[in-house]
Amino acid sequence: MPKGDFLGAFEEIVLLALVQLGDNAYGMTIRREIEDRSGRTVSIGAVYSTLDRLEFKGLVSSSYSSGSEARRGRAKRYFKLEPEGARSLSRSNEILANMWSGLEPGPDLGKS
Amino acid sequence: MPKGDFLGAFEEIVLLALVQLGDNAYGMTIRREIEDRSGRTVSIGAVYSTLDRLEFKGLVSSSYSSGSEARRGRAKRYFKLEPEGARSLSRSNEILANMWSGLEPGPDLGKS
DNA sequence: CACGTATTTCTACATTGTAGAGAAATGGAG
DNA sequence: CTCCATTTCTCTACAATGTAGAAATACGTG
Repeated sequence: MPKGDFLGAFEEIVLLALVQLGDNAYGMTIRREIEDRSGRTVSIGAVYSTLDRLEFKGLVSSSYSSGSEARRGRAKRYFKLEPEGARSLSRSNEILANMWSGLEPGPDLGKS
Repeated sequence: MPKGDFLGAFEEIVLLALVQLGDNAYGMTIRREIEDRSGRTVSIGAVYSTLDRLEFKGLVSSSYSSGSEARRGRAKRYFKLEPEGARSLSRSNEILANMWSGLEPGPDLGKS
């Protein structure tokens, strides 16, 4: 059996937020997307260190906005899902599905 | 927004293996269940330390087999999902569903 | 050039993930 | 009773991921 590293729980969430945002994915929007969908607060630092690690592992890539955006503030750093990242997501999803297989997701688990 | 700690990726997997096994869930079978369903190897140490932590957090409970089992070896330590654990699982599942919402799980993600 | 604003970077620490060697408990053999 | 094979659990140690927040950076405006 392969070693096949899982994604961490938060890594998966960040990756998915990124996909949802399409080409408007950068630190701030990713943070907000996660907060909206998960219903919990997330610090900006948590988001970036996770993104950095994902980039290091080749699951995402990033580039700074070059275009002429007439606005204040520092340049945005856009993130993009790499093929390897998409594979990780599918695999993760599949494993979870296998683990859940045959169970009801409701609050009535563990009825032996 | 609440702080609402997520389950770790492996914690969730262990919890689910436990549910799948019903009342035959102890270290060795849990390990095997995970290997079978996830397709990767898992060390026995990984399983136990995760179970210990889950027990400490009140998501599972454990007890040693008392019954008269005519067999060799040390007593088995059975694990059981606690209500709190079931809640964690549901919540985890729900968050993931929210994050995936609207996306195709296939290998054709990130097509912006 | 001083200022407010939007966003990122950096640092530090807590929690979770992971492995494997070794200890413990128990029935069977002699 | 003592030794042995077997089964399962315990312990220790370290790597990877999760998490927060303060500080730094860059830009347009007045």
